[in-house]
Order: sequence, then C-alpha cells, then structure tokens
Amino acid sequence: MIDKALIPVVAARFKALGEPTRLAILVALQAREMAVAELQDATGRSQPNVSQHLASLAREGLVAARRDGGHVYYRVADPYVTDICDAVCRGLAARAKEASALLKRAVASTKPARNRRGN
Amino acid sequence: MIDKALIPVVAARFKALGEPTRLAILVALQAREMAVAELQDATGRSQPNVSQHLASLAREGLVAARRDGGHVYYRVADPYVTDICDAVCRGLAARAKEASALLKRAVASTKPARNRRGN
DNA sequence: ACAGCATATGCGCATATGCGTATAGTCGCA
DNA sequence: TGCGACTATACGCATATGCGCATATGCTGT
Repeated sequence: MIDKALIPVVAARFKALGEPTRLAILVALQAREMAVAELQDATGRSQPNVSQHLASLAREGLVAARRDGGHVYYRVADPYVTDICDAVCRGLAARAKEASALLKRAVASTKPARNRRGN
Repeated sequence: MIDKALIPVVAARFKALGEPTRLAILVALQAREMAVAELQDATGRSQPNVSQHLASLAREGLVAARRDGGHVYYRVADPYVTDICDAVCRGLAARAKEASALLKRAVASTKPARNRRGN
C-alpha cells in the first residue's frame, strides 16, 4: 500500500485536503481556473484567508498560479485530485447505505409491523 | 466532483487520514487485523494514544473493532482506503518526477557542460 | 511618479489537536 | 470473587491551526 517512509508525506497531502475551505477551493477550481477574488466569493471567506489556504495548497502542489495583469489565476495542478475525491465519496456512499439499512431494520423492529405474526 | 453540501463530510474524512499516526495504523491494518497492543508496537506511540486514534478512525468508519477474549482486534472497514492512497501516491509520484526533471535541467545549466557549444 | 485595485504577508487571538500520565472499565481465569 | 492483562477514558499541557485585521507588495493606467 504505502511505504512506511512516505507516511508523513502522504499524511501532509491528506491534511491539506482535510480542511473545508481548502476543499471548497479545490471543488470550485475543478470547473475552471479562478482568481483569488472569485474564490473568495465562492467560499465566503476573507481575502487573506483564501490567500493563505491557496498558499497551503500550492505548497502541496495541489494548485498552481498564473499571473495575468493585476489578477492571479489558480488552477488544480494535480490531475489525481478528482480520483481521490471519487474514492472517498464511494466509501462514504457505502457507509451511508449501510447506515440507512440498519436504521430501516431498527425502525421495522420498533414498530412491530401490522399484519405480521411472531413478534 | 463533490456536492457542495458534502464538503464538510468529505473534509472530515481527509482530516482523519491526514495524521501520520492514524495513517500508520491504517497501513499496518492493511496487512491483517491487529490488536491495540500490536498497533502500539507498529506505531511506537503510547497505548492510550493509539486507542484515541483508533476511536477517531472508527468514528469515520475507516476501521471496525472485533472483541475476542481480552483483546480487541481492529480491521480496515472502508475498502476504498487503498484506492484513495493509491491516487494520492500517483499524484506525489508525478510531482516528484517533475521536480527531479527541473533539478536536472538546473544542474545542467549550472555546469555549462564540456564539449558543447553555445552556452 | 501617483493613485487604485488585486493579492500576499505579518500579527494576535481563540480554538483544536496530539501527546503522555493517571485512572477507570472489561474480560478471562484461578 | 479477586487478580492480572488488555483497552478505553479523563485530564492537563504544549503546539498547531484557522481566522480577521492591518499592512505590505505588485501591477496597471493616468
């Protein structure tokens, strides 16, 4: 799976992804490259905060910047980000499905069910 | 990619993965289910700390516990964990390759190269 | 050169988080 | 039931982290 020596490196990357604002930035950038002000609007955070999170993401190589006049446009730099998120979502979906099945059964045994013998 | 409403949920999962000790636990459990004491040995952390991290992972549904006598055996509960890590590693590999290429070129232009014209 | 917008950085604060020590709970066994 | 091994929880501490405010830096047009 993962080499033991790489654990801190991989963890750092997960850590970068494990913050709602940063993840929101990445999601927004999935559609197209955006300037800081646009990302500020997309996330509802202050401009300095967005800049800080962008710096974190850039340090991890997850986004890259491009200067154009007075604006700086950011884009997703790691093509596997989508794959990563998809895999996480599959896991969450499986977990949700399981949980809902458990709930259903719990409810069924709480309401003894009409027209049914043996409870 | 990700629904906006799910961002906090997904981020929580990444956060759980974004800690070296927790990631080390998951890597160890990839091989086989293990008791807490074994994981303590595998990670080099104190027993209470391992228990805490296991609790975090369990809350996220990433691991599950099974009691057997005086021992509690933990196993990976999300089958997609491997996929997630693989995707992250692919991204890291791509980034490393790029960086090494840049370094090579930098070195090449620093040592102007013998038997070569036009520098 | 100056004014003004867009972005980055420094700083302080409140909270979150990882860690170890101490302690409590759980189980099997005599 | 009492003891010992295994695991979970409580607590306190040091550090890390996210946040906004203030300010610095960079670029453009006048």
